[in-house]
Amino acid sequence: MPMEKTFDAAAAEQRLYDAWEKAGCFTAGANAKPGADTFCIMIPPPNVTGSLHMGHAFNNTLQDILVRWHRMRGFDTLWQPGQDHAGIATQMVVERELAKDKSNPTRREMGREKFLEKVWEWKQHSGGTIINQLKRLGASCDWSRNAFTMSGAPGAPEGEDGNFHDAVIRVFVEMYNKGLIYRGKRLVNWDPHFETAISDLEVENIEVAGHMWHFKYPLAGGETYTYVEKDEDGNVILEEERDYISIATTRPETMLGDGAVAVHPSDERYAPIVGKLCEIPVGPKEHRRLIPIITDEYPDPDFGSGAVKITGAHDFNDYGVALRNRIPLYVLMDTKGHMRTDGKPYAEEAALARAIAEGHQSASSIDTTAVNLVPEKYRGLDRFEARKQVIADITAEGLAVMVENPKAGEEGEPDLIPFVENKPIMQPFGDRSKVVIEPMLTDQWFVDAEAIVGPALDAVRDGRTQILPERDRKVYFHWLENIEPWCISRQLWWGHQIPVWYDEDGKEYCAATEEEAQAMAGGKTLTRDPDVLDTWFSSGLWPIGTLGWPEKTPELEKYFPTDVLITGFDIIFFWVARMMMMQLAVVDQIPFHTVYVHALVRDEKGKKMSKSLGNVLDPLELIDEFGADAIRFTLTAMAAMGRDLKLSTQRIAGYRNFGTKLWNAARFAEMNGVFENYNPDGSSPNPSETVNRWIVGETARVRAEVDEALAAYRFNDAANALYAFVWGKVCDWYVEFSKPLLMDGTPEQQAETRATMAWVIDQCLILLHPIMPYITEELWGTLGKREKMLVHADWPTYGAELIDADADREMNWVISLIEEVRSARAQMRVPASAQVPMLYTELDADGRAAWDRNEALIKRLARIDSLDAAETMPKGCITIAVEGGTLGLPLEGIIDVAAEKVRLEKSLGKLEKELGGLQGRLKNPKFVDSAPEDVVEETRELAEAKTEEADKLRAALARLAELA
RNA sequence: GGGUGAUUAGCUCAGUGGUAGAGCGCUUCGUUCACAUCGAAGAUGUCGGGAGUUCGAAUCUCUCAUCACCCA
Repeated sequence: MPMEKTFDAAAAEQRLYDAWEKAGCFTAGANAKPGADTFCIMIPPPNVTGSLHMGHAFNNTLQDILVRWHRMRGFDTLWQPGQDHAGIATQMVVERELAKDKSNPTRREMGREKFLEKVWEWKQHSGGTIINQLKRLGASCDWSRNAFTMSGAPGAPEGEDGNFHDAVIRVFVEMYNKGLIYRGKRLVNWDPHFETAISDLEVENIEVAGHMWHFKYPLAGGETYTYVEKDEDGNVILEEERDYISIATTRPETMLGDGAVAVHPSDERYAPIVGKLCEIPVGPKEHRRLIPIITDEYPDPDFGSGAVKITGAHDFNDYGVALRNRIPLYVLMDTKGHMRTDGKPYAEEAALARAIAEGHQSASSIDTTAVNLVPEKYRGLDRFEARKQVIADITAEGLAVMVENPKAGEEGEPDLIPFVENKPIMQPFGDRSKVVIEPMLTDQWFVDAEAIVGPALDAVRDGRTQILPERDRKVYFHWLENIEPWCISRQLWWGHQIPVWYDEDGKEYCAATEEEAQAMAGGKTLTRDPDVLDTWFSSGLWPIGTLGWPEKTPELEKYFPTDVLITGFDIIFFWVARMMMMQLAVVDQIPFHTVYVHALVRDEKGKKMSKSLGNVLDPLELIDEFGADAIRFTLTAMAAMGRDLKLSTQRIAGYRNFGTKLWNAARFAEMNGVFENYNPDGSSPNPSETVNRWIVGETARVRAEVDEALAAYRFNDAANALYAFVWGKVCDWYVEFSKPLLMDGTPEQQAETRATMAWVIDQCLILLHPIMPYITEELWGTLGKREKMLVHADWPTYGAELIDADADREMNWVISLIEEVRSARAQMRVPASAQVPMLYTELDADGRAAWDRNEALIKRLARIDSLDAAETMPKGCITIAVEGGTLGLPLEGIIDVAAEKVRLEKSLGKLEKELGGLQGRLKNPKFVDSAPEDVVEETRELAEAKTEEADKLRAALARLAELA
């Protein structure tokens, strides 16, 4: 049965993947040679809630290429797959599922234990989506080892057992005991939607249209001072008596929690009032709070009024100022971002705050964060509603800074209006919840990252771990050198619960189990810390955790440290840096020797793909349309290190066509009996026909190129080298060259050519397999009987010894002759179907020999019917100048002499331009003296060849002129 | 504000000091037995601007411009 004209990816992919899996082709160590080195890649675990997007497709294609390449080379290979439990995302998904049915209890109504049961149910039912999608892509992971960052957690159902929970808890306890983990009240990013702390990496700072309000903070006791403003040259431009200090803010609702007003120590404008008290212009008049005017380096004198209100509990910069200057921290909001309703009446709380401000009460003796300074009228309001009311109240009282109304004079317009600047401000948003993040003072657990960062920095500095592209080292260094304490607690339920218990007195007991904690606590009643650990804390242990640590498993022994990590640039901080720190802190070894950081896949216009823009290309849809191989090849060919990919379907179609081209070359071979009686023994052919010798050498070249490219993680170079070889060499030339031999050759020539072509096509399949696994495996199986599937075929090692320089030279001569003839014919409008005679006036021995050996294929491809010697070229002849010869197509009557003249002049013009450059260099003594010898020699040879060719063209032109 | 990168054919991009390239698109021609998801031929470049180093610069240095991303 003849082969189909195209590869039916949709029909074959599933079948082939199943066959690989069924045969255990992907299991750790499959196809390993005895005593082989190991090669291990850890998949960056996708979220359990995730589904395959282009970034995954790209990332996993690159991993699969490396893995398949090493497996075929006989390494003991493991590609370790798994998923991340994704705390917030998963909890969000399950809560949303529950909410779909109104009769369901909410998470809180359900309670922690019940809810977690629901999460596990969801995980078992829907958590495998991305795994199946990765399989469609062709990812050759060892799925039997699929890992999960929550495996083995209490309450995990059957089938979810494993060591990960133990590993996480053990690391926490060890780090706690070493003092590397501590609990403390710190300002953290708080997500009011999910009511949990999040890390600063989970915050997106987005520029939004905002406002800057300007308010007057009256000086206490009606004091006044002379406010003087000067220009750059020191000339006074404004001088007035003031009884207030002007403050600009983008968040007026936080004024209620101000602890001070700060100015820069060098700011002369406010020097007279530093140390005095001023009044916060909001809240019941009888309880106006007084706060001190202090100096600090933080305020920028040139920004706004130069004076900054300090709200230590609700702003990161202010927090620093407050700590430096012992300014009390007043918390204004609850976990939902509403103004607090707890605590004592405002009058009492304000009195306490006033006592602190006036120095009658020590701030350190009480917990100021418990003091609720929200006046009754604002209590319970949403933070944004509170803002509106605060602004209205201050303005009504006349304490807003006023400016001239541009519309003054118009009907109903006042002369002055409050000074409100419209300006873009950077606002923090939760990357999951999309709500405005609130800096909040809360009790959280932290890793003392600074204490463990050293080894992670050293490992990259001294090259034990290499980051590619190299410039991303800087990103890594910059982040680690400025590392902040890592907040690892989350106020969620889905995750590893923190293994710390408290007794009635609040004393902490950190232990792996409740029994151990209980033993430590004696008979006291313990309650466990309700918080869970940041997901990245557990995924930070991914390399050792997936291999079975803390057990000393054979896999851990064998595959750790792993080899390469392939990941997106966006999680260098999230994950790469943390894995480096954690592995070095826990087992004192680097987790991998190479980190390949890749860029983003964008749409064809260069926009980031996003659901809201609607420009998302779904890899699964693309696989349906073009086949997985085409997607993979496209991503690979575009994977220039460190550059974003702009993906267009047109490009994918092009590489789908490339697959078809390969398919049809194989089909040609099959139709010509190339694979009949084909019994490869693993050796390379040693044919005698020049054409065959030539293609064997070209194959050896591309094999070396591919290996070199992959070894250097230059995936695009590997893909492009293969594309150029398979299409440009094998299909365009070799298949055509083979036709006369296969069809009209002697039995020996036929046999040799069949054997060579079978070998060449096999090499194409082998070399392409890591990038295009499906079509190559299908052809491998279709073309011949095989001992092993292609996925386990031996990767070749042959090299330059297969290159025959004479065959190379000869075939390149033949190719250029054919190209010259074709070009001349096309330009002179010789009908493509016309068989024409050819003459030569000179042809050296090499040329003569080349012609003789390749006559049949030259005639066929250039559509020539004879070659004869001539004394001179006849009238009306197209001249073909090649190395070592002048040939011509006598076409009197068919061609136009004038057109031939134009054609020759054009070629000559091009040649002369090139010659000008070459000879200019050669005439320059400095070039000859200082350039490397081989460069000079090369230039000289090139100049000679070009001169020779130009002479031939000139001679031809002269003849044309005589005739005319 | 700090950092990083980009600027090469109409488009998307390779190209680490020695003859400016690929794919797509475009034009013309072509159904001869692998392939029209094809073949043949062709056109298109002040390599962002300027200066410098060098025998020689798309490539190294400086500078300017524009754009992008990351961090504050």
